[in-house]
This record gives sequence, structure tokens and C-alpha cells, in this order.
Amino acid sequence: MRASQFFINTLKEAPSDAEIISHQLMLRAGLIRRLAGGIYTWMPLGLRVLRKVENIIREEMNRAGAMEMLMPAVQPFELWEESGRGPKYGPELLRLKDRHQREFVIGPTHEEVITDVVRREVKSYRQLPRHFYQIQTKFRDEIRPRFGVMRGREFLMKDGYSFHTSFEDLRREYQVMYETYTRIFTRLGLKFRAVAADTGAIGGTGSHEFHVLADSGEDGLAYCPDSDYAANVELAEALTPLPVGAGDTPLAAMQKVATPGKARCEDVAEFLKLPLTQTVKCIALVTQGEDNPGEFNLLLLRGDHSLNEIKTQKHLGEFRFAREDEIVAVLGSKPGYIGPVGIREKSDTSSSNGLINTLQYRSPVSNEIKARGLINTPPRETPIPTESSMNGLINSAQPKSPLPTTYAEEGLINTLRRTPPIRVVVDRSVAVMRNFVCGANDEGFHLTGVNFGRDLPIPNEIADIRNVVEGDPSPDGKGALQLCRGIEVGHIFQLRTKYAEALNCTFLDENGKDQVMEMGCYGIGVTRIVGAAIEQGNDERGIVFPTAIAPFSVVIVPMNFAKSETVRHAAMALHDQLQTAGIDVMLDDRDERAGSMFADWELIGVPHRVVVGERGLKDGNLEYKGRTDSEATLVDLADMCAFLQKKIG
RNA sequence: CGGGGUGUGGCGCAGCCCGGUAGCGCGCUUGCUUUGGGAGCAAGAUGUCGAGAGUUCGAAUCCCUCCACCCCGACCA
Repeated sequence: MRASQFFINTLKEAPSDAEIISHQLMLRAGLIRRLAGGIYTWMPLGLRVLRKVENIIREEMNRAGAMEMLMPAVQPFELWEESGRGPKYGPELLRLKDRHQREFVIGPTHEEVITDVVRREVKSYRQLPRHFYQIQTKFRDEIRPRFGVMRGREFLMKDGYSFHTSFEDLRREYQVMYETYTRIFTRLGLKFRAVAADTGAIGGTGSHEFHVLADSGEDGLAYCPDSDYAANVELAEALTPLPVGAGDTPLAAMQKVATPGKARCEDVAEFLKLPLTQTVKCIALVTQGEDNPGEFNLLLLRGDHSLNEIKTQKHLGEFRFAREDEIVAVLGSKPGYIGPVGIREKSDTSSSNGLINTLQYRSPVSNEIKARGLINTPPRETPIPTESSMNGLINSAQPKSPLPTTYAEEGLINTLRRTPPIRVVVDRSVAVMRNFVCGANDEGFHLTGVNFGRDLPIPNEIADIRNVVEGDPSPDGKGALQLCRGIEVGHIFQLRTKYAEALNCTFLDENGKDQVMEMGCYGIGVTRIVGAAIEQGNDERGIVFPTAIAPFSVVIVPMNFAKSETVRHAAMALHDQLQTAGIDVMLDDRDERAGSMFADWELIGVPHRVVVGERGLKDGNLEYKGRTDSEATLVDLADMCAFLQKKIG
């Protein structure tokens, strides 16, 4: 390929609306151009990258035995009504009407269509298993498209769907896809990690996400270097830490201390010269679920921990954060100084599973078993400590009135008495704390030396509601967790029979009996991979593409191409030789100045560069420089082709 | 959808507060010189100042409405 016949249009400055590095570099290098929000044109240079990604995926899918096909982007809305997903999908589903007023959607995914195809075409167990896939344009009307191609509305996706006679066979294929995805991302030259994921709304039994590792990634990942445990932070279970010096620390007296202007736990800890882990933060939120609308909840987290909203939602149902005026009305204090002491707590022993975990952890069993016991939520049938059995634990010093008047003004008491009892959810790590610090429900004051069972009731609702932090014990009991960030580029699901059932996708088994097919679904965000690869590979000069997906593998940069006949001949001869050898080579015959050619190709991210100049040619040499090399190396003209083949691998 | 911000040649920005000739850098065109790290000089072209309505003798600038885009939240490959 010759640059003069190609289209190269680089920008010195990135458009100001491009925020993240991959978006900026893609625009600057001229890979993409924006048409509308979240909708991009792939310029010739960008398309080459996209096609290379696509081809690797295609090769590996074929190799795994999947069949490529192509389904329509426009789908009748009826199918979505039939699967029951139409109303639920909401405004993200772009709907339109044809001239006959028939309703259609632009496919955000293709479970419905493929299931429709298969139910018509596949009738017998003899035709199963089958795996169909396509690489096709999807449209999702994202609420907020952003980050260029990373969260576009229109994007290229590889979506595959497998159909099976049994769950065992689905699991076999799932494993095949896990390995296939691993091969794909390895071949793409990306640093990635497969993590356990939430099966979420799609349902099913097993699900893994494949993440490209990048500090700018939107997803937090937790993994254990000592085992193969890896999970999205949204999911990673936070075990109860062993209390430091458990049982030995003498109980301190509760004291109310002035902490003017110290609303955040960090400020309070610094002010009181106490470790952050000694503080408790209180988060007030209001549920919005159907069964408990408008219920005021107080969540207790250790000061150094952060709330995991997914876990919280699973525990409490839909919720929102309480507004300041609601907090003041219920607790009588501004946020920053609120706390669980002296409030009317709603007693609800029905959800004390977390407490059991804590108690198990405290019981003298082996570490291994303790860790194991905490991995899975114990079954609901497990006997739960009753109110009366817990009474013994509560210090007799507990005031008869739930409101210690020392800490509350008369007016506040009245307010609280009129307020319904507050549901308090205590994070596992808070449940094992002693002598902690929390807000006093009085602006400008905190309480120190607070203890459960004396200053406030033993927690009756303990749950895992925080994000894991680095160093937390791994849920598989095999070491400590590390954290990193990732960009989700692939997702595999065991769908089971959800869609097959809804769309009546059945087959006749060996006994001539009708059975519903088991389904798996496997997606890769092709477009997003390009953005993710750039997010992972870039420096101050531009993109650093892995050779496998670079728009060109090698660029020949001739010095003084127009005027020097020796250079021109040498450059063209090398170009032809490399091309014949099957190397994806670009010859920059634009006769630009050296500096601007170097800058262009470094911005574009071509991994290998050969400079042809009279200077080296005199001695029969060419100059080679890898994209990330600091120095160029001289290579004999005759050896260059073999040299590059070796580099490219 | 809620909160914040920005719209001025292709790109990056100034001008707006305090109304009066639309400006700078990059890019683009032509010529000459230059040619191993985004060249120099000279001459040029390119704007309904996001749209509409209003105030005013006069609006990029002030007021109103709308639109687009970006950032922060919930969704997802």
C-alpha cells in the first residue's frame, strides 16, 4: 500500500469534546469521525483495524466449530413481544414504523431472531448441538453515549448463540467458548482477565466477563494472585475481617466529642488522631421498591470502605440516597454527623444471615472452614438467633428508653417518636468493630468508644454491602484480593431455556418427546476492542497498537523520496519484497518532511518502521525502529525482510 | 432522566462581563526556498458567531425559547 493512494488525515490537536485518551487518539489519527452522538464513521485507516479484530474473532469462532451467519439489523417488534423483552427493554430499544405502520426495532441484540430461526429450522436432537454467530452492527440507544467508540450507540458486535439438548452439553460449549475467548484476546495482543460476573437480568447459571486491563476502565475487578479467583467488584464478596485483637480490647466509655466542620470520616479520623478503620460512616437511603416504598434506611460502613450499590440493591431492593432535608427530618442532624446511636431501630430478625456469618467467623473452627463458610450465604433454614436469645447479649446498661436523653434534645425525641422505626443495615466489617466512632446526630459532634450491645443494640441485620478493598481475604479462602480496572469486551452466558421457552424453541429427543432447547450466548464488543486496545497501548506520541491489529504492520519512511532516485528505488523494492512476503506494509511516498511522517506513523501506532535514506544506503543499511524502541537499529538491506518477519512473528 | 458545562472558518482557542470594523494559532490553496523529527518567507481562500424570537439606531456580546454536544449518576459489549 502506498500512502499517496491511501487516505491519511491526522490532527495536531484533538477536538475538545474527546475526553479519554483512546477517543482523542482515534480522532487525531483519523481512525474515526463523529456523525452524531455515539455514532461514528470508520475511516479507511480505522476500518483496517476493525477488520483485523473481526478476522481474528472469525477465525477462532470457526475453529471452535461455530457457524457464521448474518441476521437483519431491523427486526419486527412482534418477536420482542413474544419473548416478553419488548416492554422491559425500554427506550434503549430504538423502535420505528414502516410505511404500513408496522412496528420494527433496530436490533440491540439477536436472541429473539436466532431463536426464531432455530425453532423453524431445527427439529431433531440429531441436528444439535449448533452454534451460530454473526459479526454485525447493533444499535442501543444508550442514555449517555460517551468515550467515543467505547460506549457508542451504534457498534459492531460478534454475537454467538448455541443450542443444546441438555444443560451438560451447554456447559461443555460454555467451556469451549471460555477457551476460545481466551485465545481470541491473546491473539489480539491484549492484556486481559476473565472474571466471574453477575448473570443479571438475562438470567442463567453461569457468566464470565472478559476485561481488557486498563487504568481508565469503567469496571473495578478483584482477583486473587494466589488462585484463579477473579470477579467484578460489583460481585466480589467481602468477607468479615477478623476483628483486630478480638475480645481483648477493653470496652471504652462512650463519649460525645466536638468535631466542628469534620463531616467526612477521613476528617474525623485525622482530627481525633484515630485510624480511619476505627470510624463508621452512615449512609441514609430511601427504598423505592414495590413492597417497601419510602422506607428510610441507615447503612453502616467502616470509614475506609465504600458502598456497593449493586449488593445493596440486591439486599434492599430499589433505592435512592436520602435527601438532606429527609435526613434532618428523621435524624435531626445534617449528613456528616448522623449515627445509629439513640435511634428507634426497626427490629427485623428475618434477614440476619449476615449475623450468622459473623458468629461463625468468631467460633473456634479452622481458618479454612471459616473462610468456606463465608463464601456462600447460608441457607435460610439455618436457625436464627431469636430476639430473646439475643437479649442476653445486650448489656443491661441499655437504657429502657431507646432514646438516651443525654444525646437528644426534647424536641428531637418527639420528632423521632413520631418517625417510624429506622431499618439499620450493618456491613459485616462494622458488625465486628469495637470502640468505634460515629456521628452523634448532632451537627458538629461525633461519638467515640461506641459499642454494639451497650450503646446500641446488637445488629440484627448484617449484610455484605461494601466494595471489596485491596487486601481483603479472597472469597475462595486462598489469599488476599488485589484490585485493578478493566474494560468489558466480552461476555459469555449460560442462558438456559429462558428464550427457548418464551419462543417455544423445541426439538424431538430420542424418544420422540418434545423438549425445550438449552441456550448459551456469547458476545464480543468488536468496536470497543479497538478503543480498549488504544486505552491499553498509548504513549505521549500516540497509539501503540499490537501488531495483530495495527492498520499496517510495517511502514517504510523514505527520506527525500521525490528527489533521490536511489532512495526511491530502494524503498519501492523493499515495499514489493515485503508485500510478496505477505507482510502488511505501507510505503509513505507522500514526500512529506521526515518529521511529519515520523509523527504521523507514531500517532497512528504502526508497530514497525523502516527508514530508507541515502545516509544508510551508502553502506547498504536500512534503519529499523520498533514503535516503543528508544533507539533505531541498523539492518543490512538484504536482511531486512527476514528481520521483519521475525519481529512480526 | 436528574445535576454541571460548552456552542465563534476544517481543528484548537480569544472576543462576551462593559453592545459599535470578527480575530489568533494550526490546517488548506499558490509561489519560491528548504528537506533525518510536525520547515521559512510571501500572497490567498474559508464565518448566516448553534437555531429562532426579542430589546436596541446598532447584538457574537443583553433577555427569552429551543437545539446540539461534553462531563458526573443508573444501563451495557
